[in-house]
Amino acid sequence: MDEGKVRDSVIEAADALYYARGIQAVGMDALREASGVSLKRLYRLFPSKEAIVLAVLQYRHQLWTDGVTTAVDRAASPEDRLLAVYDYLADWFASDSFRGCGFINAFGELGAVSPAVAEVARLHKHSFQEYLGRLVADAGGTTELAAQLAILAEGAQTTAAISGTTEPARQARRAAEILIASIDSM
Amino acid sequence: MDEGKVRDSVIEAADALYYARGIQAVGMDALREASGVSLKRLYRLFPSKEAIVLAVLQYRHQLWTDGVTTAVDRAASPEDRLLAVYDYLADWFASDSFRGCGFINAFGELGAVSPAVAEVARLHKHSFQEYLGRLVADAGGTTELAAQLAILAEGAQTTAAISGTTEPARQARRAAEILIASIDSM
DNA sequence: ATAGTGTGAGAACGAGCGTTCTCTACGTTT
DNA sequence: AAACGTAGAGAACGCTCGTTCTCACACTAT
Repeated sequence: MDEGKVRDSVIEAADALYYARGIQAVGMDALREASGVSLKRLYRLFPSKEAIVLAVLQYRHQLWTDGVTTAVDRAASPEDRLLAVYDYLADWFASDSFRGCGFINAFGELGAVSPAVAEVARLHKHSFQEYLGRLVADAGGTTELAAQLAILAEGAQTTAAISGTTEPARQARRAAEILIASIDSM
Repeated sequence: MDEGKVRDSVIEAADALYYARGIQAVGMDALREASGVSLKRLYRLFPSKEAIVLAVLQYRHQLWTDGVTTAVDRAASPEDRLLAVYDYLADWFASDSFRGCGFINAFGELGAVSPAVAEVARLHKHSFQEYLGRLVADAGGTTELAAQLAILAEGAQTTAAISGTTEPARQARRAAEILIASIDSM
């Protein structure tokens, strides 16, 4: 089979396992069984487990970015585009595989021990903040508002993950509405 | 030496190691070396590593609760008491050992594999939300506002940890000010 | 048809984990 | 002084991890 397709299917299988159980809890043998790719081939596709972890994080970054941008692009006004982020979160939280932000989880698990993982998490969050910054600018808001909306999104993710409820998405959304509305009184 | 004191010193040593490096990255041998307590005695004090982890999380919960309440109790007005939470976060973020919320980190690392760890994290966050609920009630706010202030605090912690900056504490504080001010227009 | 190349399955390896056991040495008791 | 109980140091155990190696087998090229 085509190398690239096999590689992608390995990444998808690894992503599902790592996200569901934690990275260190999933051994290479479990990944071999889930992906149907022999250990030999796994190590021809990737030099090490850490390389797989990084590839999975890149894949997850792409999934997140695509999901958020398509949700945002369905909304018309600058304000609704900002709030669409929280609607996307609500949908995500409701999926039964939801277990928090994969980057926060990976950072908590490996950030102290793997500088590469810490850096990828940093870049992921930074890219989200930059994206929010553009949306906020379109709505006439400041960089500070963008940072605050990002903090609300982060907090909603961890709160939803740990509490096991979806409500934080809507609470964050309504908080965002208030912050956005306060643009005009500035 | 007194059993209880040894136990406490083990918990303190374990807390420092687990928080700095991650739980799974710290073996029992590293804990023996750091605490100066023999493996035999460690296993007389605790039945397993997981028991140590849970004891550490309880200890950290107490540290957090004490820190927040003393910071809050220094403030006078109900609004200032709410905002004191974010000042406490700012101080915490500035400490050079800061590496995010230990409960979020533990949840990301072990939540999927250890129901006990997941439950302790849930209880910790729930207790903070209840505490905030009481402070918000004193300020005339709703349960929803308490949840939103909690989300801001959670988001500030993860954002500060991953970005390595302290700014999220102040951004969350200013967002909290706006949300609190909007009580009056309700 | 046959020599050669590459594959997959899984055994093997060394390291490190959590946990237990051995053994030595010391303190206490009679 | 002698017998005993206890403690500490760390070796040992069984397991699992990430990674590599073996080996039988299929496919290709001449």
